[in-house]
Amino acid sequence: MAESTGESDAAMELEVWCAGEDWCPVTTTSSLIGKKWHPVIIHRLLEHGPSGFNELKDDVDGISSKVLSESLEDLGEKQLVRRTVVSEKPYRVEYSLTTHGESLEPVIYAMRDWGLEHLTEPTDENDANG
Amino acid sequence: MAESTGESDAAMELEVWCAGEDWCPVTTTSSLIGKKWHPVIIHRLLEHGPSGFNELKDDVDGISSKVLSESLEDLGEKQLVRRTVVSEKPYRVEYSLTTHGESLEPVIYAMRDWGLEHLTEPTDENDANG
DNA sequence: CTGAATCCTAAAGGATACTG
DNA sequence: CAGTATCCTTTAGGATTCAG
Repeated sequence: MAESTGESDAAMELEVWCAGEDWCPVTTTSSLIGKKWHPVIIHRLLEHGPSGFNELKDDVDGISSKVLSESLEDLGEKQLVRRTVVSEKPYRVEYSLTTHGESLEPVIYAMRDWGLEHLTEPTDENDANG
Repeated sequence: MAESTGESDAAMELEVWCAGEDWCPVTTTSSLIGKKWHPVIIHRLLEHGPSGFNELKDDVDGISSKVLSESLEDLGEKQLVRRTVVSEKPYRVEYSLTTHGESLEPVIYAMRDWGLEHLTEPTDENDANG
């Protein structure tokens, strides 16, 4: 517990992975954020700032607590998200982006912008296919 | 066969998905390209232009033919990649980005740039933790 | 060359219930 | 509020083989 209290995230090296021999920044970046919920979680933390667990769960519509918990743990290991206990009684926790996490802003916003430009929001009126 | 010859990809709507009620461009974008190999494949097609199957397989270091084949099929269904038979004898195929696929350039390059800036290429010399 | 078929394992994700 | 634990299903991914 209290695994986050001592880190200086800005200076830490991130874990990297790459298939094969060639080092590839695209591959490694996508190995960090290429999970189903990671981009959304980061996006919500970018938009709403530090959030509690259920607050985040509410923002990330559709995620289960188990998956959110695992995702946050993974993002924590990758040093993109920090967990802080802000109050013991009542027990309150805050998730926020590390410096590395914040630096993903251009990536996340590029995804958002692309989505806004190229994807059409499905509407109830046009889901009938005729 | 020749399933690609009639499409006008620029005008087509892309399939979208979003968990829960809220429409979210980040979620849907990541549902399109948030597979392990999709960003790399798109990146290679951006960099090298139209490529044959094995050419691409060679560029995407570490991928198996099965996974590459499935990824390309998926990217094709999502209308990001186009498949063209350029020669019947000898049999030659070319994969290239559709207009939608090309439009992902900012996203892919954002990922690449982030990787270049924030990830350190692992070297054989420094893997000892001293 | 292009890629489909098969088999297999590991990982991701979801529903639900329960705990401090 | 903030999660864990359990169970289960689906999917992704990898190795290998085979075929047009």
